Amino acid sequence: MADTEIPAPPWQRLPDRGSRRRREPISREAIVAAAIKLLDSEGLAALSMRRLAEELGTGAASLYWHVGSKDGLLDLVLDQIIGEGRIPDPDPPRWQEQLKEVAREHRRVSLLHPYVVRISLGRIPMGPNALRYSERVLAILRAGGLPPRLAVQGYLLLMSTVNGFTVDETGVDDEPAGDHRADDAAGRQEAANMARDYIASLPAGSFPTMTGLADEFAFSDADERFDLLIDIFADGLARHAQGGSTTVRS
Amino acid sequence: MADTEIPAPPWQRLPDRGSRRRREPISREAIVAAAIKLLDSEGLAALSMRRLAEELGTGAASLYWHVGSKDGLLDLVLDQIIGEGRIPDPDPPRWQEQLKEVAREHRRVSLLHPYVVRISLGRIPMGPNALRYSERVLAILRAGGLPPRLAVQGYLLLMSTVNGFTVDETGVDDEPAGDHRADDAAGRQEAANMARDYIASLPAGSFPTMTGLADEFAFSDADERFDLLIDIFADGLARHAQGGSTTVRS
DNA sequence: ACCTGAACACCGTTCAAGT
DNA sequence: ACCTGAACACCGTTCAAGT
Repeated sequence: MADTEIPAPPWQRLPDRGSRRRREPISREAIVAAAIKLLDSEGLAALSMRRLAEELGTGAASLYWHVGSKDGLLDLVLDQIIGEGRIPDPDPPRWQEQLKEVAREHRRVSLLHPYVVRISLGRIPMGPNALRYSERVLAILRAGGLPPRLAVQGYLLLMSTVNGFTVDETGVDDEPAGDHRADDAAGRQEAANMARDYIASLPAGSFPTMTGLADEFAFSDADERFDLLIDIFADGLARHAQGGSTTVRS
Repeated sequence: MADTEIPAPPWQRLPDRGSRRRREPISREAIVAAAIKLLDSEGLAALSMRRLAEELGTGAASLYWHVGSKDGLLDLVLDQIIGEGRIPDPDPPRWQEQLKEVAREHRRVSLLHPYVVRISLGRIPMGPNALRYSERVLAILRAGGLPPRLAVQGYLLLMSTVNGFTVDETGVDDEPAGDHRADDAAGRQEAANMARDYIASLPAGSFPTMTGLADEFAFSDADERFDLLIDIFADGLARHAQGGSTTVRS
């Protein structure tokens, strides 16, 4: 949590100021906490500097002294949420299973804060929590025997792959996280049904494959699809690790 | 190109109007073309309804009659660009290689219009070009022998995986596409070098793995990483297709 | 059937001025 | 060292009114 011993990377969009203790109203920490609270409850579109300031009982201009810009604030928000992820200690023979655990944990946190994937797009997370996170994931891959380059590339690819998945999963709705899983699942199923009906209604002459597969588009179990994804990824990476980049016979 | 025979999906954010032929100033097609031109030359941030209208010699309000909303416009832009992708006819024994070709082509188009990945986030592409695209990709997977569900799931996962990769690749800079590949590559390498130096400077006691891998972070050949990704993905999917979801021995 | 100007309700950020 | 009000230069969208 304490970012005292790690110097900020040179490209961080933050003003660096000395101390920051103060009585109550605002501090960098309080601003980040309020931003996350607002994001969790009202979604990404609700976060504006003006609205956030209002929530804190100040004017928008006051925030700029602490966080530099909205972009700088989002850097801090992202790092804070990355800090929620729990990564196990390396257990070498189980490295593939642990890699899947990392992926599942990443997805879990992303679904808890559905806006976070979109914040992370185009941002290279290099805050203190992100660094600790990377350290622990890379330790698992190295312990599993992956050579240096493959460990780093595999790590980067795992993150982008999981993000690519969750961005679709959280994509359409900009609503807050909420415990209304039922609503969400129902709405998702309804959308899938609409897609199926629409696909089924296409002219079969031009869309023979699609119309034949229409029913499969109604089946949209994200959990199952995610399991498939990390199976594919972990298997593929492990095969690569043993030099087996051979094409599987068909 | 002609979207006449395919009815629009019910959730499309567009006003449906009768004919649209007119002399010159604006039409749906002209608006979309102007939007893509603006996006290509000045990037996603430059596209506003007001700015686009100015480019077309009208006021912003005039655009709304044709495209309904900015969101509707982005739907059209996305479908137009998806239409640029070329998908080969199925060649069953080569399905894995063809799958990789699809991935490479998708990435190629995405890099040609670096903003398009971010437009596609949270959007389920269901325009006429997207449908034709899906039809052709799914035909390849079915011809390769994948069962219906695995074909659909594999297709969806491939798209999200490639998008996850390219969103990182195009992420930080919101600049236009441009032929200044050299600049881009140079800037990218410089950023990678900064990351390496920063990582190398971390306390080795807390970051033993990261500091040891610092040099690998400077190596950021996106092409090589992408090839690794689609190898992993295609291999993993093929193994799954033959029921081989077994964990690779370590 | 199409286009328009003007307005509504917002944005992020800056900056001189305060304490 | 921190906070403020007011301003600058923007947004997407609506709507009554025009032709």
